[in-house]
Amino acid sequence: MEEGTFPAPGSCEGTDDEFDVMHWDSREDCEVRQILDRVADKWSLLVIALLERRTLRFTELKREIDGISQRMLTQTLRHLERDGLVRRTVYPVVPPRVDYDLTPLGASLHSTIKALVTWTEEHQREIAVARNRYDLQADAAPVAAGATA
Amino acid sequence: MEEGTFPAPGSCEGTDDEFDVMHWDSREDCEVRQILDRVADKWSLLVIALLERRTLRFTELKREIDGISQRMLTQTLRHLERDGLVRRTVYPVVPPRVDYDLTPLGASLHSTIKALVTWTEEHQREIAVARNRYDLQADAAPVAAGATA
DNA sequence: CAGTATCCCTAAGGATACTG
DNA sequence: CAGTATCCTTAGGGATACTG
Repeated sequence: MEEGTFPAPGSCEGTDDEFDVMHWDSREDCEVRQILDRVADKWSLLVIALLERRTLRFTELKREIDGISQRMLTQTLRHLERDGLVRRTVYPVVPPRVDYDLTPLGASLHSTIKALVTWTEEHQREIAVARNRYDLQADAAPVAAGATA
Repeated sequence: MEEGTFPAPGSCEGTDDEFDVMHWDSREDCEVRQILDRVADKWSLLVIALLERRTLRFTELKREIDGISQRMLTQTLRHLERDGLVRRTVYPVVPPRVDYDLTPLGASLHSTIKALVTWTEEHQREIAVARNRYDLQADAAPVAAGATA
């Protein structure tokens, strides 16, 4: 086991609700920031997305997620399990069988993540266009850019 | 400039829409995966959140986001600008002034990101509880866990 | 099958110094 | 002020080998 998990919780929940959102940005060690990082993690996103409505075994997840190593998959699953987002069920059979599925908490996160994915899918064209424009003008204009008023 | 930006675009947009979502997970070099990574990035999240409804200057952003280095802030802003999410406005004044704000595209992403942040805020208690439970039982049970049916 | 343990290497990213 | 350039450390994460 490696696992360097935070010894200092550093709570910053009930600071003040003057700003409905936007207060979570200051404290670096803030718990919300930390959870956000975990949840917005590359592999976590994929795992949660895949576990919607279907239970998957370790190998199935590994097969589905192109490019993930078993090391990262294990680590990601452990994190998600620890956070109560994913349930791990071990069957004590002779060829080991372990099932993974979303907890209600994980399922509630899923819709949010799906929204993010959907946004990305819907706007990938625009982003591609923006990138092309940016790259071209950056290439063409080594000096003088922006509001040349 | 460092910037290692992908020479191979690797499109995977119009593959098939049998699965409304859930097809974006396989191709590792998929553009959606790449955009998702950028958008779900730790610092990007914070920058976009902060730029809601207010225009900020470089130093203001740096001050607001605790723990970010100028290197990372610059890099993040450049990426977001390139993706068409953030607009950068340079005023050719003697003490340089550069303003950052969201483009319409960036603004459209903001609501999605806000949803993610809100989810995190709303469920941080549950996650904390889950973590405690996990840590305690993992500590207490070095052997035999899960469905001991 | 479902992991754990090790090794190892790349790249993310902080600190610092310099510039238009 | 708003960066850029350089250095350097750390840790994220792949590859491989071993185990219950």
